[in-house]
Amino acid sequence: MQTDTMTKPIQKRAIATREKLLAAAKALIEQDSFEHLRVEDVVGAAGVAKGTFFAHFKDKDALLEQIIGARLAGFNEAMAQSPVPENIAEMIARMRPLIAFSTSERTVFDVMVRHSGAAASAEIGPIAEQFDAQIALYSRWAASGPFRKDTDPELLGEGISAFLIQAIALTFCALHGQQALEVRLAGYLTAWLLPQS
Amino acid sequence: MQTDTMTKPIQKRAIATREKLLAAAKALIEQDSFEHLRVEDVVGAAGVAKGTFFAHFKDKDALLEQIIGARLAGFNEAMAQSPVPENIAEMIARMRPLIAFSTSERTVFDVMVRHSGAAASAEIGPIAEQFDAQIALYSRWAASGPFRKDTDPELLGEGISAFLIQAIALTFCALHGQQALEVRLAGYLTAWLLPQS
DNA sequence: GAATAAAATTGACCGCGGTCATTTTTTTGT
DNA sequence: ACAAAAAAATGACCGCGGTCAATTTTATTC
Repeated sequence: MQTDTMTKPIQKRAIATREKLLAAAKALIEQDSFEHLRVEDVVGAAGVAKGTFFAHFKDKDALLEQIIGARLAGFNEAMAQSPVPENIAEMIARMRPLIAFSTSERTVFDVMVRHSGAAASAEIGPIAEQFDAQIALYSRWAASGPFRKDTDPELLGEGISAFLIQAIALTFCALHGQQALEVRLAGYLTAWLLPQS
Repeated sequence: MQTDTMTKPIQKRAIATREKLLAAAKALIEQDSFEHLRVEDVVGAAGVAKGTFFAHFKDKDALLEQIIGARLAGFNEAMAQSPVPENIAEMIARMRPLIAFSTSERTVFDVMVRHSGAAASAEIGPIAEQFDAQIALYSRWAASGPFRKDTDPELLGEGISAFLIQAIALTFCALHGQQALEVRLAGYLTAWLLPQS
């Protein structure tokens, strides 16, 4: 029928509008929070009609996915550029910004888990993409350093991700704070990554 | 001020209404699905006004939490009564009904993760309660059988839970089916529970 | 058993996400 | 340069979760 790149012509006006919506949303989130973000406020700040929003984003979640995915990409890049951790404490130190963001708001974490698995192979979302990138990075970390060598690094990477999510999820339990999170995560990763004694 | 049991008198009419709401909701879910459940349909089937619903349940999620929590309790009981698994294949076989339910609908899984961490220690919800019970059960499983002895069983139990959630989450990725889930979970649990070779 | 207080129920109403037929703007063909 | 087609934007409208002042039912007191 048609090639991939010519499926639908897009006018520059449209991408400008999309940028306005994203910028307005980011500003509102910075002023207040993800939780209190309203589509009506976004379109108001962007100076467009409500219907326009949904011509650019399938739903409100799709907007949040873009914004949160971009943030995750930033953390991933920083982690990828910092030196490979030589022990578990260093590993957790590298993750600290990511953890801080993930625990900053319940809404953020909810959106993240909701989109962590890809919807489909062809149409993989930005958050799922960053989760994949994270696992690849963790796999590289696990493959070097003083960690166990009896298991496929890819599998170890997936495990690190699973434990990170588990530790974060328990944070939203009123009892456990950020301090407890790192201690807990250290316990998981020690048992998961270190050779058995 | 007052004892725990006398904080507020409850009439039997009220608990009857609550039962009607729960029964109506369960029937509607059985006929259709969790996803399509509407509060208006529930109150219609129960023969009460909309406001009554929210006098009995904080929000729609609270109703789902009750129903899903009860289902989880059933699975937990069955698992607790069946013999302790002697290897990972048996362990996964024990989990099969729980897995089937958790993957039956996206909505079910979403509600589960959303409530898996307790909201507060005093006011622990039914789903969080069942997660705790599950982890306790997994800990007992991990403590016996051919599994690693170098790590606190409680920690191993938490890990089993984390891997189960991770495996289920990846199921909702279009590519991976139920078959792939069990294979994936077996890989996680082998690396997590077995002594390193 | 009438009066009073408390508990339970009611339904009109609101907030907000999402839809869609219609209108406005841009591109394309000749 | 004009007309026809495609793309983008519009805003009235809907669905559904959730609220609350008002009403009805039940328990209590004399």
